Amino acid sequence: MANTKKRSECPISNSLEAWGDKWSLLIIRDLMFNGVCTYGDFMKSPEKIATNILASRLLDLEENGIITKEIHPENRTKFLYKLTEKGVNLFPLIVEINLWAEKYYPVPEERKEMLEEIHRDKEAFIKNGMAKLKE
Amino acid sequence: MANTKKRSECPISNSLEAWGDKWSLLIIRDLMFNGVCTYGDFMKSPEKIATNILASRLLDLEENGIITKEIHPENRTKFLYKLTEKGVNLFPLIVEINLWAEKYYPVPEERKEMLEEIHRDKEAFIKNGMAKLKE
DNA sequence: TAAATCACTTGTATTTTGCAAGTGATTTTA
DNA sequence: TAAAATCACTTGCAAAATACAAGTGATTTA
Repeated sequence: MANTKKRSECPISNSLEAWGDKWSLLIIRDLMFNGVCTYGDFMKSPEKIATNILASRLLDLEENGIITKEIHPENRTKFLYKLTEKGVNLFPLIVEINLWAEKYYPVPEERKEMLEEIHRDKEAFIKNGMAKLKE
Repeated sequence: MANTKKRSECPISNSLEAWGDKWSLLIIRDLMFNGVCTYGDFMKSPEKIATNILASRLLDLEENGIITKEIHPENRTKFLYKLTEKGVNLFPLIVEINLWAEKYYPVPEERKEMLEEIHRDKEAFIKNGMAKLKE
């Protein structure tokens, strides 16, 4: 994925080359909404990503400037993955996915409050959410 | 892709099962912005999708209720693919992809006007764009 | 009636994914 | 201080998905 050359000049196509596969977007979701930021935590997500795929996707996302990897301040055997600004800028997109999904799939209990908040004031939710991630 | 079972209850994961692969989103892009609606037209897109993959993705999207297939009114050898309401509702999402991409990739000449329009009044652009597609 | 158009399908090689079992660096436990 | 545990991966292999090239069969135009 990381070494695929541009298929076209289309902005959508180029974006999809960077993060447009299932696993990448689930990793981004975990970083954005679930406070997940270590390899072991990603592995615990319910979708059960394979270890080699996770390693490969983390590397791709890092090479594409969407996440960074640094040593965990509390445990030198762990690494801390974080969204870059480029990654955080995907926030509005992920919000739209949630809004679309709300129409066609049951909303799990733990996401209901978030969706209510979005409906109350989408702009504010996005602004605050992104600000928090950029801290 | 069509026959994959739910990996989890997550709205994002479920959405990605329906349209979250590169080719599906490029097909949706063509239907939304490029006035492309026949098999032969999809084949002409610059990303060069393979014929069997195109056939398989069109079927998946149809099974997922995102597009419909009908006989072309002017030529009975052709079929006309259209976005359903469910498909049209992906419009805001695709707009966000364009906005993100604008930050990180060069914008092709033919997309510049659209982006200007979005920046002038995003809500209006989305509302009008969706209304046109639902006609 | 023959050639062209259109939307696919089929066959096969290549690539990617998924699964299970390591590995090696640190870190805690005995 | 040696042994076990934790953590982030890598490796090997089978299965699935993709890419490419070459059909096929139903209309439709010449």
